[in-house]
Amino acid sequence: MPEGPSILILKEQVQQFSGQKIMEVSGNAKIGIERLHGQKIIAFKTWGKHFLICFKTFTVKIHLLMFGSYRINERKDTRPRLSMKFKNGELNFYTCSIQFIEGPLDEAYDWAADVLSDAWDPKKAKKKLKEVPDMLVCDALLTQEIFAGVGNIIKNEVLFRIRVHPLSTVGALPVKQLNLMIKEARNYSFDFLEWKKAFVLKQHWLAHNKGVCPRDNVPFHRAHLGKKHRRTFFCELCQVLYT
DNA sequence: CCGGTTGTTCAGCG
DNA sequence: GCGCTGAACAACCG
Repeated sequence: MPEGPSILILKEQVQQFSGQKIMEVSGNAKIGIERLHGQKIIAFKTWGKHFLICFKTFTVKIHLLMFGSYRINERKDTRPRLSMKFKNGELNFYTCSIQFIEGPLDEAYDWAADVLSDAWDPKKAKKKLKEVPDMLVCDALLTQEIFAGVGNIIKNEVLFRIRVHPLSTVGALPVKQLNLMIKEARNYSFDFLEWKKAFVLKQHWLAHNKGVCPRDNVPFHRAHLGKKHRRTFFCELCQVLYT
């Protein structure tokens, strides 16, 4: 489910509950969700992969991690972690991380780091990247403080698009490639969003889960790279290594 | 049916 | 007490 664009889709799908009062709350979350009973939802927001349910004085932060899921006006067979019932329907979350954030959200989040946000600030991303010159680009793209919302698929596709080898270091990237990486992190995220909405995301993958480079027609290398050890697909011919 | 994974947290170590 | 690393967790797909 869960790279940033998928969470944005979730936000769009639940708008029917914005402004609604929670009539019933249940679930196996261990953090006192009874607190939500009778509360009115002020707004739904997202920050990268975080799904945020905003109330007057606090916020519920939901992270779907790898295996989380949700249902709108439907139920799965398993127990929900959080279930909220409204006059006009219900919203159920399964196997996810749920936390409270107290106080103003603006104090908790750097909105400029969210690649899908109107507040996204490429200059700020560049500044943060300059501070970690030794970091591998395959790790940098997955760093949520810099590229909130980017996940493993987006990482692989961005690096392929800009022809940069995943083991390149941030500090060794020529300015042109550095700027491209920042630009494509956002660009591809919006492509991901549109393709996902149209149920055609997978057929647009050029590198992720692919066997052969479409540019050079040679087998992709695949390895678990970087400190994050995430599966990486790359072409040794067209993706340039900068170190 | 088993292996792999669109992600994060935290215990344990040096 | 820090920063880093690997294990643990989870459920669905192919």
